[in-house]
Amino acid sequence: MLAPMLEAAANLDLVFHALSDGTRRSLLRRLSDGEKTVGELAADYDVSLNAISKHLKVLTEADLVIRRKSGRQQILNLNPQSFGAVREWLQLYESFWRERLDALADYLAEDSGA
Amino acid sequence: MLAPMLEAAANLDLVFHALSDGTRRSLLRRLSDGEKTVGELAADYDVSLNAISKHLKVLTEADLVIRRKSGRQQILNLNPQSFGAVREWLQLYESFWRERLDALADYLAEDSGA
DNA sequence: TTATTGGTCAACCACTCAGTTGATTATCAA
DNA sequence: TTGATAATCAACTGAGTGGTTGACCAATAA
Repeated sequence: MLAPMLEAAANLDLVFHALSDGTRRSLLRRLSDGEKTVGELAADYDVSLNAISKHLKVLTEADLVIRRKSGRQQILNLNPQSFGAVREWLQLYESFWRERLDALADYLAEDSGA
Repeated sequence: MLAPMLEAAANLDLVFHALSDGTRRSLLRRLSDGEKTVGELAADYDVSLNAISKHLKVLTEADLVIRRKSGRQQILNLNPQSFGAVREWLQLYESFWRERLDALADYLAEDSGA
């Protein structure tokens, strides 16, 4: 059942845009090791904390990242759901993708066999 | 084996950026029905042929689309490989994603059972 | 040859983006 | 209270975006 999440397809704009930046993808990677604060994340980068804060805002608005407050700190976590949205979108092309690669593999196998 | 394609990760910037636009995602969908020329694709949209041509350029530079010439026409096709690159990137998060959703499902099942 | 058509290139516009610096808010510690 | 810290907000800059129109090139058709 693909429909439900895809109806929120306006979000795909936000999600893919969020993922189009290497720094933001890197932030997601670090978060996949466990939750972190803004400051902890920013410490690993050359750019200002402000820049990281803005990247995290983009990730949050794309629902790729969830935040909760703890005192004056923001604690960030990956949100598995939005990754699911990308995964679902990609599945639209999964069959196409697999068929063609299989066909290519077959062709190459045949070719090397002959 | 994830390494090979991910080394070409500079491309992920291009790929995700290409996917961040609804018109471009729509173009990919139409191409998944089979190859088409620039003009055929453009006919389905309100914007100028020039705008579509530029969108197709973005998709081509991200390797999501392949072109071949036939007379004065450009014939466009999906390129299954780049979809594979996205898929591989996503698989970095697949386990995380699945674990968390499973945990959530378990929690909800437990909750409704009690 | 001369038109016509398919498509790209070039220049421009309003808008957005990633980054900066500096001010601001909210929480913790003296 | 006062001061330091975590993080966001505000305003700005240079670069890039999606869109336009008009010129241009290549291939078909007259």
